[in-house]
Amino acid sequence: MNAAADRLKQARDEFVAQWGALGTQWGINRTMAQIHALLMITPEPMTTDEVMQELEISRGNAHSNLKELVAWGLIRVVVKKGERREFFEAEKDVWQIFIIVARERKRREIEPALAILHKCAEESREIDTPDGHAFHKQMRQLEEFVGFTSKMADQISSMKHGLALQLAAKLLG
Amino acid sequence: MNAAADRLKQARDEFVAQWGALGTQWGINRTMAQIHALLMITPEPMTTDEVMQELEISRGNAHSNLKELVAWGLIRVVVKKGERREFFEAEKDVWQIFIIVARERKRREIEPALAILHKCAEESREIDTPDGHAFHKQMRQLEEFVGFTSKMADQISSMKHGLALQLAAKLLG
DNA sequence: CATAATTTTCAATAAATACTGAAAATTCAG
DNA sequence: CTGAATTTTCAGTATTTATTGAAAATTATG
Repeated sequence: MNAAADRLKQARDEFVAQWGALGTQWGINRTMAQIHALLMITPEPMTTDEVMQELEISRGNAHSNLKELVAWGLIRVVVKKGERREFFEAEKDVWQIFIIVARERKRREIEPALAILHKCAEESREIDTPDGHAFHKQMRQLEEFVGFTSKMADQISSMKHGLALQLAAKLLG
Repeated sequence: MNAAADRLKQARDEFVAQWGALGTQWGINRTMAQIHALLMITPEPMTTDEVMQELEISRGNAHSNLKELVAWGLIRVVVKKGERREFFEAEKDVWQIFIIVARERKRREIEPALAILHKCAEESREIDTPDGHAFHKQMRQLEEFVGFTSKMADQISSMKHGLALQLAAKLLG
């Protein structure tokens, strides 16, 4: 009987493929999302070669995306004794994954926006015309709001899963 | 004296250019982000030709990105009496902008993920092997968490600015 | 209606991004 | 040290995404 094994393989393959397709929407490349998906559903750490084989991708591609995922903190390198090769395993805790993604997005999307808004608000501070005032005000409003969002993200990211859950329950209740 | 006007022009141009560069990170194209930035800081509604001229882009490009922004709800068409051309103006309220972006992201990023997770969880429900159980559990956990996030996003999006502010204050306090 | 203004479409092209594969560099074991 | 295993780099290529510009379609005006 290998019906069960076959069905499982099919379900796993589908998850990896679809998650990869989604990655595009998320602003990360397909391969990175696929590798992440693959490692999330693989109990044992995998080698670069295993990843290459499973996803049918080149060594260079596997390598660079594995490194990128390590840089994000979504996967880690595992060294096995008696093994020279590096193994990779995914962070599997959903709250942890959420925090990592939230932090990275904040760093890449919110912080640069805040910097621009702050600079433009500063540069227009003393332009003493009606248009100048309007522009300055608009920049200030945006800066204030984005700064607020940034602080919120930090706050939530620093929560323990349980605490976040409590807050959420209250919000949804 | 036009020093003030010059400084303002420079600040505005910088904002548009930088916001456009940021757009790339946000998963929207540069032009769309630039047009949005331009309209956010322009008090009077603008025509397609004015946008083309200001950003030095083609008609086709201006047209399709204006339509896309209208579809998002970030800008609206304004008709002026005695004018045949369409004018466009941006939503300027920051909370409103936030909600629109949040909704769109939920629709494009969270909902498809949820659908995949649900499907994979279903398909693995009855695979009666240890590996099958592990996969199913992983899918269930992810589905639950993403579903949760989805509900939270709805909840926050439906809040009035003031209420959201209160919540945030409590969180940050 | 005719026609001029305006909007919309879309094939061709350009630009940005991702991937391959092989060579170079590094690491480790004997 | 030597050489095999492994990791890293990167020039070339492929793929995807964005933009142009001109033609077609639509819409308002006299």
